[in-house]
Amino acid sequence: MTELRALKIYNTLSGKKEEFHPITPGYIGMYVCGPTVYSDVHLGNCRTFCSFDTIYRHLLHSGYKVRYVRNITDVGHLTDEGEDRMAKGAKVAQLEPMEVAQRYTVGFHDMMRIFNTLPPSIEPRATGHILEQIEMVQQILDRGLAYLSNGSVYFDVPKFATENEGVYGSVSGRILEDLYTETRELKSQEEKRHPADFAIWMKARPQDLMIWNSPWSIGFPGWHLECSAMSTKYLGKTFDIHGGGNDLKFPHHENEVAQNHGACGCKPANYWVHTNMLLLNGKKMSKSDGNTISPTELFTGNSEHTSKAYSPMAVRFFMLQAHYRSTLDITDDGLMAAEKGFLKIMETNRILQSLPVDPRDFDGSETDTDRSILALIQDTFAGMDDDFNTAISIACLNELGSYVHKLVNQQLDASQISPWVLERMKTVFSTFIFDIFGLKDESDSVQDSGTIEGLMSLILDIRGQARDQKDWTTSDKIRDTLSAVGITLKDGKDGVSWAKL
RNA sequence: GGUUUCCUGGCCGAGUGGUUAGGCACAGCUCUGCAAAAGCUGCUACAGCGGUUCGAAUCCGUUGGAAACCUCCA
Repeated sequence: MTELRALKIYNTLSGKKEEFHPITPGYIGMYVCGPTVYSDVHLGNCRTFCSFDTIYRHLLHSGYKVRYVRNITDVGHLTDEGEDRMAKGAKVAQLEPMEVAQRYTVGFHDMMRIFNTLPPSIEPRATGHILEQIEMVQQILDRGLAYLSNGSVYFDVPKFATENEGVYGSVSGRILEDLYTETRELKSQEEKRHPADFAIWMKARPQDLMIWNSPWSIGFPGWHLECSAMSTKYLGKTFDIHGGGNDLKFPHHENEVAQNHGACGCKPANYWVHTNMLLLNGKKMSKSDGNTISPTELFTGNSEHTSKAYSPMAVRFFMLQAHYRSTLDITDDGLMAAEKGFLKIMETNRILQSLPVDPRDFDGSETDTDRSILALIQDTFAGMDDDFNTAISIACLNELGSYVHKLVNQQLDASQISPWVLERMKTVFSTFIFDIFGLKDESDSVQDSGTIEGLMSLILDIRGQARDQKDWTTSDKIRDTLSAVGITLKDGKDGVSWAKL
């Protein structure tokens, strides 16, 4: 195993960046709350999962063996009307609940693939773990931290808070006393002893479709329970990292901690990582209030919010330019700038990878330029090691890129960069762009196409002849026409190159 | 109402008690048949007001503005 660098992670529990120490050296268990599959994913969901994908990739690249668990919520999520979301979707579409879940699960996976995220190690479904959840309810009951009320089982928050001082509220910072002031009328309020209590098993009503038998009633598990049960099953009672969007801090994550404590007597995760929201028009993007833009609308340009289409990787790069803990406001200008930045860094990488490396003279001696480059490389890693600061690492790559361009333009003598340093630059560049940031070269499919390569070489040959004869009319016509179909020509010192934008 | 966070140059966005973030845009120059690309240079900011400090955009207080959570949400 490679030597592990020091890694800092911002832990919601402490409100600080902490040095990361896994429970088992070299191994990491990470659980991330996945989507509820009752409609198409929106961009906000994508940002969270792209953020955790980058985190996952960086942990992997740092040499850890990571078990990354991300669930699919396909039951138990209540709407405002107290109706199960799967069942609601089903009634509208005249489909079986599991058919709805299946359809949107497939859609979700497609989108994750488009964003080039790595699949998690395990992707458990809530409906596949009903037994585990019933078992956990029983454990909590056995410890006297839940009570039965009219066939439903409620978690006794005040009792738990009293017996485990400082635990309830450790994620969200919420104080139990504040929860008394809640005035909201809930359907099942009268069944609860305290407003902060929450259902871990719900007795079914006649309209509920997704129901299971249990020792207490025919019903279904509470929403918060699935994550507790599945994280325990696959990662153990206490694991390393628990992640999710920061809108899940309360009540979801707070209650999750309570349930795990209630069932096992210990905390579920050492580090809680929360990603911030994607904003549209300065407001949180949200399905329920309609303030959304779908990934597809973005990719096709078919949206009132954008002036053009943006490729998936341009969007991913846009996200990478901001820190995962900051809100990110999606704007046309921002996307446009990101798109250009993305194309430029990919182009820089292509140039860098094509630079010849002198195979001799790998003696390890350093020039001043070498030292500057090596320091930059170190900063690039340091950025990601400091709470996954993608923005810093990108800035460093851009600075490294400047050396590449100077070299190509012969503003920097090739002898100033030792072969082994150039080799290292190549590795670092592609490692970050492809392996850690999860970007891919979207022009690859075009560049690699033999047909187009052949055509282009013919066209450039003809244009070259025209230029030799100073026939600028023909030369410019070719360039302009190609430009119109999205191919840009560059007349460099060493011949003509082209790129599809 | 309660809890928390944020306010950076034309735009997007990092960051730290004293030193250039980076990208995009813009202007000039170099290169070029002209462009493009690339390089160089310029534009150099930290909401307002107080305080702590030798020194604060960075710490504290306060005013103003925004957001998130408190209810399903990534």
